[in-house]
Amino acid sequence: MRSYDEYCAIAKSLDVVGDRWTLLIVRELALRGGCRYTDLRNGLPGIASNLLAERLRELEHAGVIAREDAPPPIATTLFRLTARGEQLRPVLEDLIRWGLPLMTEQKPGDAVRSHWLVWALELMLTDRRPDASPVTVELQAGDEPIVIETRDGTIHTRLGRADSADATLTGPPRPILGLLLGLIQPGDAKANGIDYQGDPAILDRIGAETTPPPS
Amino acid sequence: MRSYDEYCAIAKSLDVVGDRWTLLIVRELALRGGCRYTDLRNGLPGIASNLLAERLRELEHAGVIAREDAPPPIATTLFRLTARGEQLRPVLEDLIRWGLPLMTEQKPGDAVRSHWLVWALELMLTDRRPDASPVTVELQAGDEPIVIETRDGTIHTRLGRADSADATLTGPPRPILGLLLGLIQPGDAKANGIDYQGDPAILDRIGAETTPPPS
DNA sequence: CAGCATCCGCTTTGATACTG
DNA sequence: CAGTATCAAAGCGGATGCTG
Repeated sequence: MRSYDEYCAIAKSLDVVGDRWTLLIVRELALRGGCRYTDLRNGLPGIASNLLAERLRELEHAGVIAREDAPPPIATTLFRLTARGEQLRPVLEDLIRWGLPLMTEQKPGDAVRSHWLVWALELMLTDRRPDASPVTVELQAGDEPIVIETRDGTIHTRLGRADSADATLTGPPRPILGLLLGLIQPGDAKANGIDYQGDPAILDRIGAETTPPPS
Repeated sequence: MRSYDEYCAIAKSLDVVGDRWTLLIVRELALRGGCRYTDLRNGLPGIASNLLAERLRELEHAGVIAREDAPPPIATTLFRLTARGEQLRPVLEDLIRWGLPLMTEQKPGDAVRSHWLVWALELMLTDRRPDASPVTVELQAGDEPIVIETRDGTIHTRLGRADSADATLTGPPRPILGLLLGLIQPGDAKANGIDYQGDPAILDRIGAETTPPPS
């Protein structure tokens, strides 16, 4: 990107991460840890190969990411956030919070990756009964299953399957998010294509921290 | 900007504010409140006129800003952040924090506006002796004077002049910032073109919250 | 003067194909 | 797997002109 040529901290930041695709590359590395070129490509549907290569070069030069030769049995290059790159997490978290109300619209062509939803769910959900015994919910909403767990009264989310889920939600991502956010009533869940297995009371316990305004 | 077409809160946010210049327009409105087209133009040196008009249209359509007809004696249009736009402040604050270490380099062609520095100073400075009587420092560093004041143990900054400053710093922006951040020793201030009037002990009292790593 | 719209050359991006 | 190469299309920057 061409520099803004301003002596301003915001402009200087955007000189580094303001390019198209750049923050989404940081997102991928923040969510998934070390990634191969191919992993990044899969997590950034639509990016041109030359652009990905160029952005990675620029980010490395700026000290945001580092290249790393994986240990012998793997024999590939891994891209990883540096300490400086990790410090971009607050920016990404604020963008998630700001973007959540926009998740009520899902365009037909929108790509879906479960790992994009994991961070958002952890930021927005809260355990309304922190002293009760922990619960586990499994979501089947994207390309991979997601687990929501309560631990010490706080919510933790991760990709993967649960050993024993207290509830399982299966369906398209948008209604599932709407149900968890309280925008869809549990009674309307089935009408929105959601299959619910388990104790319905869990939905009351795990809910949105602050109900987002209806746009 | 072309949509990323991803069902991801970060991508949805960037679909709205990821365009070139867009976040800097929000910065101007966040820092200065209601602005005329001409004010925005002055605060965004280098932006093409058609781009500013186009971005303003997009931001209005996205509900981030609103147009407002100023009261009769002024007879002009004011652009203002909506409540939704105000919620972008955390994003801008994180970008300021992340970009601060980059302020150690000031390219020769970099434009300087005092109001860009005001927010950064408020975020990074702290009053190390909150119980002592309040102090006022005036900076003559950019196109407008800046006032730094302690109030109830917290730092407040604003554009303007102080009625009675306990100290006044005059000089180029970068060394002044370096002095306040502790990257330049008070003894080296004069060698960096800084003129200091007042009690030098104030520099010990008002300092950087966390010393940024030397790049 | 404030608030744009138009035109044009240049740069960046997107889509695809190809390579060590 | 991890990129380069190529080229058309879109976006941007700078200048200028128009309208209330």
